[in-house]
Formats: sequence, structure tokens, C-alpha cells
Amino acid sequence: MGRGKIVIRRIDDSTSRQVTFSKRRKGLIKKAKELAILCDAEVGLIIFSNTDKLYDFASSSMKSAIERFNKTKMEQQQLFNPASEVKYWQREATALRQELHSLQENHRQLTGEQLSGLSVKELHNIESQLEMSLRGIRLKKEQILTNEIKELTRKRNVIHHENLELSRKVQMIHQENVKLHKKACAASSTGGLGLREPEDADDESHAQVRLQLSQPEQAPL
Amino acid sequence: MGRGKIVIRRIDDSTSRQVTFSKRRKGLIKKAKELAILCDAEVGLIIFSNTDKLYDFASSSMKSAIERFNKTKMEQQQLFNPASEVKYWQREATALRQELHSLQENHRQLTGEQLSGLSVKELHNIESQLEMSLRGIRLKKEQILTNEIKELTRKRNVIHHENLELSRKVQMIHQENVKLHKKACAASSTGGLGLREPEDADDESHAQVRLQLSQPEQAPL
DNA sequence: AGCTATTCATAAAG
DNA sequence: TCTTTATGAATAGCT
Repeated sequence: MGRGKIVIRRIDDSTSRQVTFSKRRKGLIKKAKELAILCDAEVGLIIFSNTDKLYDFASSSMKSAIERFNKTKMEQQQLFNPASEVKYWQREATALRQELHSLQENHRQLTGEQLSGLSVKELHNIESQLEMSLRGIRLKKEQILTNEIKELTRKRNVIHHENLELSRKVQMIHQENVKLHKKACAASSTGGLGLREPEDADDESHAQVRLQLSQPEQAPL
Repeated sequence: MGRGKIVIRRIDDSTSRQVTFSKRRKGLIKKAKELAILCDAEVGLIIFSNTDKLYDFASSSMKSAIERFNKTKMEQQQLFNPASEVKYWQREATALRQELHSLQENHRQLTGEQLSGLSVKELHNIESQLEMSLRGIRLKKEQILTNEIKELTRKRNVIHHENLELSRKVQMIHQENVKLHKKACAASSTGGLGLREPEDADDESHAQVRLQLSQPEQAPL
């Protein structure tokens, strides 16, 4: 699978050998990973370059792979002198792993990743469970949204009332000014000068602006 | 590198998984050998199938590879002396516990047990995930049911055809009997006795029963 | 390190 | 499992 076919024998040129090692090592580790995942296998791979550099891959852990290997080969189980504490932690890890696996399976089923080997009845149960979960999720979401809407409505009402209050005050001030103005006019006409009655002053024109908000309605739900 | 592209994830179907395992294991071991020869490397490969069967390859010997691995690792981080071995397993347990907790939380959320503290966005994501799961479940269920319906339809057709065949045979037998009966009558009238021509005998009356089934229709879906 | 022309590995089907 | 075949991947030989 290259520009040309090659014979499988030690590559003499050290540079080429190094390059090929680098490429093929990567490929080998990739394939080891794929095998472990695709086929649910435990894989341990140890590679020493001819310059004594170590590269390794283990689907779970190399320790696990080696121990399993030794156990299976029924060889020296005394390779690591097992203190009782070690055994304790090993058992702990085994138990946790077991629990993890069982939960992972359940999770895969719930996620719909691993549905083979399930009966219609089992599928139906999972379906029901998912439907219930979905109802729960939606209920919770609606609760949150409802609360947010309520809160917003409350704030809007507060602001609306503040606005009404302000409008009223502006109105009052405006009327006060009109009264004062009329009195002033009466006073000036008594003074004999025929001045044109002025419109509202520019300063006061904003009092005419009605900060009218739409009426708050009851929030849905 | 096959008829189609595949995603690297656990193969659900155990038969396919087994087939793929067999092929890829061979390929992996071949490449491990090639790497060892081409690049003058020491390679050790341990593979356990998900049925606990061991396959291995070592360029020199597995013992050598493992010992060299342990030696290198020990030099690197003293991992396998008793004191740090305890620490190793403690770390292992901690990591597993962490993974377990995270998965448990995810699971609880998916199940709708623990929804507090989630934002609407997060809830929406979970909702989408659940909807996808549900679609998967339903698809799978429908597949199974569709297959069962197909199978039943097939069987029904087979039985229907068998029934038609039987009806035909019964008809033939009936007609044979009618012919024989008429001959017998002719013979007896030649004999001069004015006997009344009889109806079909009781034994033959069942030949009239038509075992008619309703026409099989195409199954839905 | 990249880049292709090739060879290889293997997914799917029988 | 073994074979066949179509295709996607890996990689040998160059730059």
C-alpha cells in the first residue's frame, strides 16, 4: 500500500527504517484501538523501537491486560507480590467497573445506541421510560418558563404603575403651569401692554408626551 | 476499507462483531509482525476477545516484552513497588468513581430524576436527546414488528396454498366417487330392480365441505 | 512533514 | 468460516 510493493525484511537504511517505524507504529496503534472498540476486546500493545524507546497502547490498562494474560497463561501469578491492601483496591476497582458497565449498558439502551437483542416488550419498557423522562423534562422546562413569565409580568406591572404615577405628576405640573400662566396674563393685561398670549414654553412641551404603555395583560399559564 | 465506510464504535450484532474481530485480529497481528521485522522493533500484543479468548503475538517472547515494559515503566515512575501500587489503585478507583458519578448524573437527568439546577437550554438538549432515543426505540420496535408481520404473512400464504391444494384433491376424489356411483347405478338398473337412485353416501358428504379461507391480503407496512 | 500512486485490508454479501 | 468483490485506508517512495 505504497508506491511500490515491499518485501517484509529488516530495512537497512536507518532513516527509512525510522520513518517507516513512525508511520507503521501509528497505524498499528490506531488499528489496535479500533479492534478494542469495534469488537469490545481487551487489547494491550507494547512496542520498543530499535532505539529502546517504548510506545504502548492498552484498551483498559496494560496492567490489567498483562495480569489477565498471566492468569490465562496460568503462569507466574506471583509476578507482583500482592499485599492485601492491593487486593482490596483491586476488588474495589472491579466492583466499580462492574457497576459502571451495568450502568453503561442501561445508558446505551436509554440512548438508543445498543438496542440489539432486546425484545419488543423490553423496547416498549424503555420507550415508556423515555416518554416519562420526556414528560418530566418538559414539565420542568415549562415550570421555569412559567416562573420567568410571571416574574416578567410582575416587573412589567410595577413599571406600568410607576409610569402611571409619573404621568399623573407630569399632568399636575402641567396644570399648575397653565394656572400660573393665566394669572400672569391677567396681571400683564392689567399693566396695559397688548402682548400676544404665548403658547406653552419649550421647557414644558415634554409634559404633553404621554408615556402610554400597552395595558398589561394576564400572562398565559 | 470495505464495501462501505464504518464508524468506530462497538458493533451491536454479535455475529458481525465476531466476524470483524476475526478479520481485524488477523490483520493486526500481521501488521505487528511486519513492524517488528521491518523496523527491528520488539513488539508484544495481547488480545482478549469479548468471549475471553486470548490471542497474542510477541516478536521475541511475551515474557521478555512484559519484563522490558515493566522495567521501563518502573524506571519511568516507580509504578509497581507496593507503596505506589496502592496509590495506583487508589487513583484508578478515584477515576472510576468520577466516571461513575458523571454517568450517574447524566443518567438521573435522562431519567428525569434530577432536573434542578439545569438551565432551559440544558433541559432542551436533554429533551432533544430523549426524543432521538425515542425515535430509535420506536424504529427498532417497528422493524421487529414488521418482520414478524412479514413472517406471519408468509406462513399464512403457505398455509393458504396448502389449503387450496387440499380442496382440489378433495374435489377430485368427490368427482371420482360420483362417476363410480353413476356406473354402479347403471349396472343396477340393468339388473331390472327399480330402486330409487340414492344421493351421495354419508361417507362422501364431507367432500362438499369447502375449506375456504379468506384470501390473504398484503400485510400493512 | 506533506503528497499521491499503489497496494492492502476489510465490509458486505453469498 | 471461506470466498469474492468493491472500496476505503494505509503507506512506500518522493519532495
